[in-house]
Amino acid sequence: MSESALNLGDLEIAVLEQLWASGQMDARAMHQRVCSSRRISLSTVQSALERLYRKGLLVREKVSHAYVYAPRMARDEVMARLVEAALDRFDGRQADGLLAAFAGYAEHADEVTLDRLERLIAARKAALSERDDG
Amino acid sequence: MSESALNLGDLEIAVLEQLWASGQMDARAMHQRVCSSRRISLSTVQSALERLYRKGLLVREKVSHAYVYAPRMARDEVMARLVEAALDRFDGRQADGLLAAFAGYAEHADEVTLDRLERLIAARKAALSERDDG
DNA sequence: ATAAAAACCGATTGCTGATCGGTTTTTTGT
DNA sequence: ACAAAAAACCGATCAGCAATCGGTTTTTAT
Repeated sequence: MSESALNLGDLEIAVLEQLWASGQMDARAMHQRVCSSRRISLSTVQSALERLYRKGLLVREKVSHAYVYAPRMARDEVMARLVEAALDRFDGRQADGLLAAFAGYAEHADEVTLDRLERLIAARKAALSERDDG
Repeated sequence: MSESALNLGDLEIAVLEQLWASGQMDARAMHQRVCSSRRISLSTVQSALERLYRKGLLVREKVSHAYVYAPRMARDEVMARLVEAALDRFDGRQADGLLAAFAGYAEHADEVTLDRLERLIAARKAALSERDDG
């Protein structure tokens, strides 16, 4: 097994979004941010932060008495891991699924995105042929 | 909410894989296939099939007395939906996440996959410019 | 020392997938 | 037509996990 069985709840994602937007925060500050949209106690926010910490998605540092939490990885990387986790439960390699996902998405992709993707592919191809030659 | 909150358990995926491999099957046949790797009763398999049916992932037809189940969509499409479901819980559009997933994946992709991807992009670009011209 | 703030702990709730056995319905073979 | 077999159907349990909270302990700052 690839063991990467990542899963996130709604509150966890909301909390992550706040951290990605602001860099770092303690539980109290986080509570301020999220309690407008969710009627939630401080404890609940603490639990969510703790869960994310245990999942390896946050780092924390004790500043005076309170933990200050910060994202351990970029938003994009978490998204990528989520995709990976969703896909690697299937037999075989995940190329097909990822391709299919992109195919569906590509129907709405703009040119900038397509260009970025093309560059990504070109880079990979270059890396491949370089290894073949070397 | 995009409402597309698709989620699948392990048995459900195993069952789907069998159906994608064989096209169609009734509960008894499915039980035969999966009970080698999983020590499971017929009822359990029936439940999984029923759940997948209610989730809209299978179609079924009563052949004599038994339901014969078949996939409602291709393996790739289910994978694509899973990716979509994983990503659309985040703020904003999902371009970044999908691109990031590709970036990670592309590092291990072979040339065939890259070629397919390139064709996908070319097709999309063609569609775009055609619309611009028209 | 004392009060406030935070961590920490444990408990509850709700949802969902996996699992099963028993009951009812339907089919089929004689 | 009837009995046996097969399947659907029903409801129940269990486990894991996110969300939720209040109470207790620990730590800090005045």
